[in-house]
Amino acid sequence: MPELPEVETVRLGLAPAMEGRLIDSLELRRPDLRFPLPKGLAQEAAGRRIVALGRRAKYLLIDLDNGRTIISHLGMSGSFRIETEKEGATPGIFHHERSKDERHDHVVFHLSSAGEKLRVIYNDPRRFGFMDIADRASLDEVAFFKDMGPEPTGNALSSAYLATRFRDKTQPLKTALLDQRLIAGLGNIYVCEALWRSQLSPLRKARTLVAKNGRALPRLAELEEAIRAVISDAIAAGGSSLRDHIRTDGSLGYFQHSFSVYDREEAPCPRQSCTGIVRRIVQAGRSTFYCPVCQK
DNA sequence: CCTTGAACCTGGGCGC
DNA sequence: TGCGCCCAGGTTCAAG
Repeated sequence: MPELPEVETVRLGLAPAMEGRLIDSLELRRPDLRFPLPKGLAQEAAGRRIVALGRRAKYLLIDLDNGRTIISHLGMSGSFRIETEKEGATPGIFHHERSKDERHDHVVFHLSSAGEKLRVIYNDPRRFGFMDIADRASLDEVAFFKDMGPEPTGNALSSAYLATRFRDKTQPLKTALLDQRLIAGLGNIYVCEALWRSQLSPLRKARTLVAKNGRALPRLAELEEAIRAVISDAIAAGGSSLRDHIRTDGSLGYFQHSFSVYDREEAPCPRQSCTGIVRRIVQAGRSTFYCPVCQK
């Protein structure tokens, strides 16, 4: 479920296992994910120390001690899990539950710290994910990030900013908000949820939230607040579910969330005293869930 | 520029 | 038990 909040939760879960550790080796079990893995990635990572884990939108950033950063995107089905050496067991035997299909373990970070070894494994059945490596100092110029919009919870997102971007847009709100060049990190679920929270129809044209003089209308300010709230609530929920998930199977990337409209076709609208029924429509090839009664 | 649709992959769920 | 079909959290490219 990797939209921004899920990637942030993955980052928080991986940080204690990865930060400060030495990469003994990076094992690439196939030459490509969605794209070919960069030539020399394994050689470049081996022997480096991980200094920090970061995130930009839905991208996980693994900072190495040589000024390089491994860029990892989980696509639709990517996840990480951590395997530790079992206490008192034969060295080299790693404890984990075999809940993931190991055919799809594509990249393995072999890590160590003070003799203690562990593995961080990237699993991705659909292989829509990808990895790359770039200079940390010029990350903003790499193709992935070059035209990317602001983070949905950061200071750069404001109703004034959205007004400038929505002003001439005839696109429906749903597709506009999925555009990573406008806001980076929203995906199908949280766009549906933010529109429901702000009682805006996903079909409404983006420019109808901007006044003739180019200023944000009040409803655009409400949308901006809803986006912020939906994302920060989801990050908080991910953080609270993290402990349980690590304890059960060591995997990071999929979490239980409950949504107001997403994947709730035919359910009653959860808004107090709203009589609507959640509908599913298709916009730009993606499912949109919304309440036709309270979202206008 | 704008928009939609297909493509990339595998797996799960459902109807028959 | 199996087969065929539809669907899925993202991104990118081609075509209209």
